[in-house]
Amino acid sequence: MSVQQTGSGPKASAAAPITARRAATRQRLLTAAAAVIAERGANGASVEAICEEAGFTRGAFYSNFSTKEDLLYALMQDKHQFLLDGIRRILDETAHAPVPAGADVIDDLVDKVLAANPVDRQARLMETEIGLYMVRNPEQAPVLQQVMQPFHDELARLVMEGLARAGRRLTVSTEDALTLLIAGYETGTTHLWFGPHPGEQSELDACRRALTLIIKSMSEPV
Amino acid sequence: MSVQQTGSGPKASAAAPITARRAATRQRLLTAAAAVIAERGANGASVEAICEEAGFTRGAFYSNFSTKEDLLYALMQDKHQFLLDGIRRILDETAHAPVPAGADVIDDLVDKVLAANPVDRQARLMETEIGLYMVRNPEQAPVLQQVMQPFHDELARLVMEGLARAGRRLTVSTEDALTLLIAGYETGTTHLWFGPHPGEQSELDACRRALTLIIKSMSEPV
DNA sequence: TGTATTCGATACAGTAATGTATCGAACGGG
DNA sequence: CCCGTTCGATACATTACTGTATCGAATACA
Repeated sequence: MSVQQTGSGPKASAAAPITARRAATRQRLLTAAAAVIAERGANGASVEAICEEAGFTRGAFYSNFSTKEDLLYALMQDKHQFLLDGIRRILDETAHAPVPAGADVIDDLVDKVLAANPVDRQARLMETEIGLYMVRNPEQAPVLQQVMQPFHDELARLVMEGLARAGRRLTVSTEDALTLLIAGYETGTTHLWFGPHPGEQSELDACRRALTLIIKSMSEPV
Repeated sequence: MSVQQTGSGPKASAAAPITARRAATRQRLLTAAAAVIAERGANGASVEAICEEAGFTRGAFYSNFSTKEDLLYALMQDKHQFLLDGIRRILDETAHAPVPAGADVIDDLVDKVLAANPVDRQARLMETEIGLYMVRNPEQAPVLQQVMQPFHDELARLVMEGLARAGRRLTVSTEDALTLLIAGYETGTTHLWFGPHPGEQSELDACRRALTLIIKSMSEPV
């Protein structure tokens, strides 16, 4: 995952020279936070517990993040970056490659994107937790907006590009399209709350099918 | 809502004679808890805060509940009871009444049930929070099971009865049917996280449409 | 290798929440 | 109206977490 980035939040403190050691510490803290948050919730995850999970003391934490919220935003950005990078890469790789015989372009792209973004119980729980945490602290709505806006914009751009690749165009507003996509993703993955299941593979298939269905029903051939 | 019940959890301590005063206190605590949990999350909702919201001190709390979990289970049961009672009542009332001219039986029932169960931001946030809280404490899975099983059973029974009323029968397993219904409900309501919206009414309509669609697609005329 | 600086550990004070033990007031039965 | 019981308030000890200030070790750079 590892997004190297100076500022931990939207506040982009561009001046800090980052050593490799610091970057590694930061990353270990982020990874640990994801685990602890999934397990205990964003509220229940104390800075203490996150540091323990990462094998540090709180000194390391406060040296890298100003507050827990700061870390949450960093986590979101990390995930967003990873997702966007994955989609971009897939679009690049398939730019001039022919679609596998007999396969639909959309199906193919959805498959690849989902494969590149492993969705597991921990990831899903963490996403929900962070979402709730944000929703619950509306005083930070502007900051959240600053984090989400670029993500939404870029995601929209990539979706459009994917559609163009498939020779399609949206029949609904871009905004609605994103809402639908995200809802589809969440619906298809929330069952993961309840842990790994015998039929898990097929349930991720359900997510895949839901997404392709949504994409096709909100667009039309050019 | 008010479900009067001796035990606060599945542990059914049948021996306590409940005074009206006690029942009222208990109810006020439950109502306050719903509000505080929606606002702060299940973890963030301290016993202290719940009591303050209810206008009591913690003395009242510990006199009525042994622990916060105890209260959470009571809250779930309360909601379940309310939902089931509502459905039962609607089925009873419409038992021999003719369906309004031009209306579908299923549409009619779904409308009535949703109308009887106001779904608002607070309710939805609280449901999510409690769900997460439960999921996160798997050591209590058996207790949760004890609470959920009767609810699922009775809900399934009522759904079957409603279907029979409409001259339909399930084409999927009962278990799958419940999963689909609950997923539909959650999908249709999770947007409420983000607060009241201009289009809120129409979005509850979306929930209604989703539910009728799901019901019809998982059953067939007899 | 020597040295300046960065980074993370440690110690400390302050705050919030928990659960228990006890007390006094409201309430119901007679 | 009175008395015994119930119920909720208060006070206390304890625990967990936070944030800051300081110190020592690891690291980069010459």
